[in-house]
Amino acid sequence: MPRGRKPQSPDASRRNDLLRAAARLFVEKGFNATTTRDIAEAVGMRSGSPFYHFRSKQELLKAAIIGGLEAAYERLLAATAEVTDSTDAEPRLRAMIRAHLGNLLEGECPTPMLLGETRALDASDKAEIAAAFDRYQLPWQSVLNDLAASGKLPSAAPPVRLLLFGMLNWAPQWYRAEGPLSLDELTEACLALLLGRERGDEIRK
Amino acid sequence: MPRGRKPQSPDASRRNDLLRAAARLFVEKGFNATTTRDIAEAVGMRSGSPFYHFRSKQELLKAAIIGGLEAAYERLLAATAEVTDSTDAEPRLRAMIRAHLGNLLEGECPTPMLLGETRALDASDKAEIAAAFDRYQLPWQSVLNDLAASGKLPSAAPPVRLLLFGMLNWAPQWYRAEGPLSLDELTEACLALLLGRERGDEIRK
DNA sequence: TAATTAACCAAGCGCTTGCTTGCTTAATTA
DNA sequence: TAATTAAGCAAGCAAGCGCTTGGTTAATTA
Repeated sequence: MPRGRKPQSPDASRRNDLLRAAARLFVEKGFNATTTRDIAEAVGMRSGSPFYHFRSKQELLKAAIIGGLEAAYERLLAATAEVTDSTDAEPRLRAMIRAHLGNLLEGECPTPMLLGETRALDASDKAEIAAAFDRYQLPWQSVLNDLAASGKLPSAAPPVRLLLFGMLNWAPQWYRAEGPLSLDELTEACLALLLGRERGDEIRK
Repeated sequence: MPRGRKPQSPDASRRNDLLRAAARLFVEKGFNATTTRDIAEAVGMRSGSPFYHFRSKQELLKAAIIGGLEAAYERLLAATAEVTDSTDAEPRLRAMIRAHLGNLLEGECPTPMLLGETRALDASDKAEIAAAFDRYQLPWQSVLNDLAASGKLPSAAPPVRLLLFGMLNWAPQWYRAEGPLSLDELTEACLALLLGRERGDEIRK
């Protein structure tokens, strides 16, 4: 257990350790039910040491949410970049849904689940997080617009995007990885519901 | 402020006062962020008095959730009972969605928002609540089955119901009563998304 | 009228919480 | 080699927490 400085300031790895552990615990037990001692213990520190890296527990939450949203955003862009057919918006939406569900349910990045915990933060922090989340929503509105323009979606009004996010973000409440439904199948179920297409057998589980 | 017994045991009104106040505060600030002193003060009691009516804070949460689910269930049934056309499942679904959104967003009964707080309860309490919630879901699965049978819905597999609940239960995260969207319009937007129908102008907000 | 009881209040106990303070150690720099 | 600094530890403080205990009061019952 080296105690001095190892990296002069390369990646601030212990700080990131704290962020990852805090995000995991916050998702698992909620913000208020997670103690700073829990977080410290999760990375092998003593109870007061996290406050060397973060001024307060709230700052830890804020940093975890914003960092997580940025990571999720980049995964989203990476997933759409792999879609070759840019003339059709449907495969792009499929890739985005799949990436989002992956972030939520299998990745290390279930940050949208923490959006409800912003209650614990003050107004300015909330605003900062809302801005980051707005940015995350832009590509979604864009793909919905394309789908509506090509007639595959009856409407791309804002409630559609918000209802879609509801479908997806509520999934952690009920989805179990051990269950009969794979994430690919769930993705297809969402698409079928949105685009009103028949997709019978594969989601009859 | 009478201190003795007033009603011999008619409705246990102070107990209900506590339940209502607790439910409201739990929804507002979350279970852990709500102190038993908050609840006591909300009904004009001193800090220790709620424990005359409830053995623990957890018991308060459990009773609030189960009571709320039962109230929501009866409102759901009452709303469907008013639908005269029983040959078509679509108006029934519309009434259910409207009633559910009313419970969530305008009523005194936003209990589904508390389902996430069951983390704070032990396994047996969780199971009891899950049973009450299962019962709430039965009419939904039934109406979805009818819609699928009449060809209005491509599939009524379980994920469809869960995705629908996600759409609805996520709404408290973003819906504002002061906003441009009425609950009736939101209901139509949900229906349009589910049934894939064109419903252009009215939800373009 | 006397005994009982439902429904509280006043006070506080033991514990946990977020956070602070002062010190220590190992790596870096001069 | 000497000074500096990043990164932590050990200890603990003040506030707040859920909950208990013993008494009090007004309505009910016998």
